[in-house]
Amino acid sequence: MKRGYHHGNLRQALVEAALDLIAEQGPTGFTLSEAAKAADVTPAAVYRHFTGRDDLIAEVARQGYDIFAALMEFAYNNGKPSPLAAFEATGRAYLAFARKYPGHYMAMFESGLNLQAYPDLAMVAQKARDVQERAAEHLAQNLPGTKRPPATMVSAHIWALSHGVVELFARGAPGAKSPFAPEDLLESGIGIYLRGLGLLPPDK
Amino acid sequence: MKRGYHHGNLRQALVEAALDLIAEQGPTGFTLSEAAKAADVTPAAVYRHFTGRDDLIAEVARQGYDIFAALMEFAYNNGKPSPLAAFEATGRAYLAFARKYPGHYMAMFESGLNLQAYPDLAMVAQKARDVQERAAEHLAQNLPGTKRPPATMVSAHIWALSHGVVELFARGAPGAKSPFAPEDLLESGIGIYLRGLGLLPPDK
DNA sequence: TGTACATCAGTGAACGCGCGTTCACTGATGTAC
DNA sequence: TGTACATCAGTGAACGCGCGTTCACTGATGTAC
Repeated sequence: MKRGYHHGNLRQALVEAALDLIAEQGPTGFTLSEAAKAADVTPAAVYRHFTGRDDLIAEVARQGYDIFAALMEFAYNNGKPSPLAAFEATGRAYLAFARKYPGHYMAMFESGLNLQAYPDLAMVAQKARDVQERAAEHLAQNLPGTKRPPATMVSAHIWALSHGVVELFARGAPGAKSPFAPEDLLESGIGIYLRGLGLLPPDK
Repeated sequence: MKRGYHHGNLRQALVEAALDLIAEQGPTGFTLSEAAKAADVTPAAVYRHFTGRDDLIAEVARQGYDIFAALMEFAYNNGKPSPLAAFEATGRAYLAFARKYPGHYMAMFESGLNLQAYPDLAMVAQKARDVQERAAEHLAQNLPGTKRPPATMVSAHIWALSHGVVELFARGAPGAKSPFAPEDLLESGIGIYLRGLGLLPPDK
């Protein structure tokens, strides 16, 4: 691939190089120098587009949250065809996102970067979370008031389960081999959970 | 604190220094040099007791798995007073361990070290996992055969939920503030899940 | 009890390395006239 | 259309730093006689 003195779209090229590196070596193994090299550019050139290493990672995470929020929104599909189906879809979307965008996922959840330090990042992260909370809210309305847990709690449960499945079973993780596919594990786990909420027939 | 030319118990002192550092800065932020310094010793001295940096982290993880397995065993308490109570106790034990031994926990689950490369480590890790699987097995016997999910699956669900709660809500994690205490989140999540399995009264 | 000696835990200096970041610069691009 | 010039993206050399690891060494300890 040829190019002249000017790159054309170095900023995005660096983001994509970072994505590959993060997916391969984790967010802490990622180095600015390697990203520059992968983009066929001097390390110093990075500073024309980012204030430094952390800023580059933050941009990766930002793009990740954007995609994630859109995916969740799409999965939720305004609660169609049913609140239950829509909610289940958001759970699946979480895992699908982690699978399809490992670099983004790791930058978002495993880079340890401080969300408070990047206000715009915190905002778009919140946006993604809101979708699932809305789905849980919608779902909870089907429950009799007396045994209705708060929607934020339901959302947190599903989020935690999804995240746990990803970290433990959808990676080359801590020898955590399991005889089940992560997708099946999550699907069945959510199923049992929803039955516990009284949203699915108790026997099946 | 005085000491002569010989330290006395440098090996364990290094492990404990590593624990503190890992708890503070994460397993990737941990450096051999800092651990040596914290133990009041030259970096080179470390090589009298460990083959290198990774070996030191592995030892930390090993001790962690030992404690973890013992804690799970204690929580399980041979299925007393009831399989259900014992199972719930293992779930709580997971979170309690993560809280009380953050350095160990991080070395075990967030250091990215390859379990295959340390066979003894893989063994003790498996031992810890076995306890929870046994608890799930014991529990599953109370279920009618037709709707009984495999014990390994139940165990995986609970493990994933616990791990997710720890990572997302029991750390200074990704801005993941939640209005619920991690302990409550896990407790209620497991409760709903067990109800879904038909092991708790459907309404309560 | 005293001396010689083997053992080995810890020293200190050195190494090569890749990192993030800075700086004065150069050369391509696009705009004004 | 052609020339002068401002802009600014990317260069290349250099920096200081801390890292993991090695090596020949030194000095404390414990054992044999």
